[in-house]
Amino acid sequence: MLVRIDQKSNEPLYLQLRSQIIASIAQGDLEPGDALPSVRSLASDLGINLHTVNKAYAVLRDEGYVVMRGRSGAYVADPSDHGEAQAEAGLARMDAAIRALALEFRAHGGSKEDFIARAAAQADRAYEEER
Amino acid sequence: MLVRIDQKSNEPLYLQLRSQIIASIAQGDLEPGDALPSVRSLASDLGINLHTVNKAYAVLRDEGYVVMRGRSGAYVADPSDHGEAQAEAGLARMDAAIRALALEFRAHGGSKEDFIARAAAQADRAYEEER
DNA sequence: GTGTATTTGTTCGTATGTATT
DNA sequence: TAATACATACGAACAAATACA
Repeated sequence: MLVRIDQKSNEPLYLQLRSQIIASIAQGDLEPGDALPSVRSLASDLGINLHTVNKAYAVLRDEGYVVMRGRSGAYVADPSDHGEAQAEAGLARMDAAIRALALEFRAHGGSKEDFIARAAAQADRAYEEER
Repeated sequence: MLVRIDQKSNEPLYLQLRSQIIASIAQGDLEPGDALPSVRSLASDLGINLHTVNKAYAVLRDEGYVVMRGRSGAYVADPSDHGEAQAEAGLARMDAAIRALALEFRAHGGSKEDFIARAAAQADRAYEEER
């Protein structure tokens, strides 16, 4: 699993880790059923504390991306297993985030068409297979 | 200026305030040159501490949305006055945020077309005049 | 089977920074 | 400025599980 974190970023480490794992799932680098590394091994690889990895796993579990099987470890969840309420909450959260970004873009003087084009361009990048 | 904040949200108050002021600028409720309320009056209106409002204003100043004129108060900046480097940094930040959202959407099993449609729908809402 | 060593996630405590009053 | 509450990140120790001679 390809993960790199920036110690001197303002974004919390566990959220960086969360985003990277979600990206790995999105791009097919991690598939449903795959086992995630143990918190200790991943923490060691990244040079961070095991609690930070554990917290990232916990939020991914809360969001339905992974399932924890006790000491057996964490596994990538099947998208069809994402709870209904969970999925809706996630979509609502994403909608709000996109709308906030669009408002920022407009406040900067950008046009609606430019924003949509920009979003489409980033979607293209997000939906590439590998890099 | 129409601003409402949610005391029991997990999002920090000063960031909520920042988003709402950006939204007001985006929707034309606040225009370049307009004076923002004093930190004291706005804090009083919202029932929060003046330091919290002051922090929101400071962030908006750092991002180029408003200019502070000492004791005269805070004023909405002209978009054309946004520094070049500042504007580019903002766009880069927004691109990264949109790409991260697209990756989340993909990890949930959503298609690229659906994501773009969703982004366009939120852009429509962000570019409405008033509500 | 038994005993030991290793690996695992969890619990508790601590230090530091941030948000808010 | 000072005080508070909370969030973030780390370290040490624990108990269940696994591996293996």
